Amino acid sequence: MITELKENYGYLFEDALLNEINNVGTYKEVPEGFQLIDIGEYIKSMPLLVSGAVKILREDDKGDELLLYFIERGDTCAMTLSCCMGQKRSEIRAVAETPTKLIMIPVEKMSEWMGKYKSWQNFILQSYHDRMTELLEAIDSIAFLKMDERLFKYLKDKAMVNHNDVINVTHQNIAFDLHTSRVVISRLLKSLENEGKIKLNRNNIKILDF
Amino acid sequence: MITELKENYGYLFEDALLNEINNVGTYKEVPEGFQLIDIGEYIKSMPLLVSGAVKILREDDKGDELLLYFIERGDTCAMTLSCCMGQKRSEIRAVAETPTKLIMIPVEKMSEWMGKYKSWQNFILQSYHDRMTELLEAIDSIAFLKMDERLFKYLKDKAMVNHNDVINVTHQNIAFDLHTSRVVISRLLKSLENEGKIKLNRNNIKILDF
DNA sequence: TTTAATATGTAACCAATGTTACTGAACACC
DNA sequence: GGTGTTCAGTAACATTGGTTACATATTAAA
Repeated sequence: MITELKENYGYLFEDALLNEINNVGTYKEVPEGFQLIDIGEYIKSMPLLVSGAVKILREDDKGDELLLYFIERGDTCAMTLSCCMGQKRSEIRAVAETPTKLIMIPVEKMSEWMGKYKSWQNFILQSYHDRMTELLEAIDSIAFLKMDERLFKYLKDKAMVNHNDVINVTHQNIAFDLHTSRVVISRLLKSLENEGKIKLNRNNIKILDF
Repeated sequence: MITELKENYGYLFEDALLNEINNVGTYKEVPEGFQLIDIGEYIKSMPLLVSGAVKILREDDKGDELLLYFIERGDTCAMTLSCCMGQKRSEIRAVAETPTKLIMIPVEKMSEWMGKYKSWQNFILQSYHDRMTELLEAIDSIAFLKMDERLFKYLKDKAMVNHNDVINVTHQNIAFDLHTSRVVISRLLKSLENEGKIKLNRNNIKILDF
């Protein structure tokens, strides 16, 4: 584990902290689609992403979802942070977007290290800031963009975290992430294709115009 | 200042910290409508709310606004926190919703106290968590509610922070906060009135059904 | 009091999105 | 190869919200 740790967090944390993480953290690999955290759950450990990507979702009262943002390597989930602290339940769902490697830290350590390591403190505050910024970006998309713009942005974001300009997804699953219906997505995808921005195939979409 | 300070933050902070705040903080009273922070600004001090309420707004690329949430006494602005830290520009606008009293803390102190006072550290983390929760609530409203539901929720929230079931506002200003048009608001307000939920008057609206 | 500015009401129309229903194509499994 | 299932395309229609235009009411200013 120490190798992955140094590679991804070595520039952030001092050696003493890296060693502590190595001692108390558990290394975990999960497949695409694996649900890491569910809404309403108490959190017992916080994840440090080593590789892959995780998508963070919100749910409405009918159980329909909405994608908030993706987190990638070098990130942690700030939602988890606050859940840990106050023994609160998770407000969001976290699902592996790609096969993902992570290090799980027991929550007690989180606050212990806050006082002990300045670099940990900075990391946590920086994470909060980053997640806040991403929530604002999510709000911008939802409140200010039309569905066709949101869709194209979604496709580009998804291509980005998958490091691939061909994304494997069905129209129905896009509809779930964007909290709309499959028919709407099919319609808008077709018009994006007609504009020459994407190429549609069964179960995959190629982005042409970045 | 020390009186207001103890009254509002005495249960949170130890005496040593209260004294430091008293020494380096500046007490400030601002009228309704006063703009405390603008988008793109660098932040030189962070506000602790003593009384009143502040509304936090986001702006689209056409310059139209969207209300994110209100903050009240005992709160601080977590956006400010992150702006301070990284010397980043503000992502939001903060405007006094009512006449407001606040204590301004120079930003250097913020991170100094993070290491020095555990209670300050907890306060900052708790603030981040609260603001995050409020952003999620904003997303819920925007993404999951129809405009008439958003409007009624807005009216109730506004009545709440003003401690008054009669709110003084024009249809146009509601439209600005909800990022829609005056005509839409007038239409929906009229139907809320017909449902017996509110009573409309020129420049003010009375909430009947809480 | 007259005039101007602001606030609200409302109709008519348009655009965006959501819904229902049905189609055929592609694929998976037997 | 046949059959059932999943996925995508599309038409027709409903609903919500946005836009334009204009009328009237209230308040402020001259």
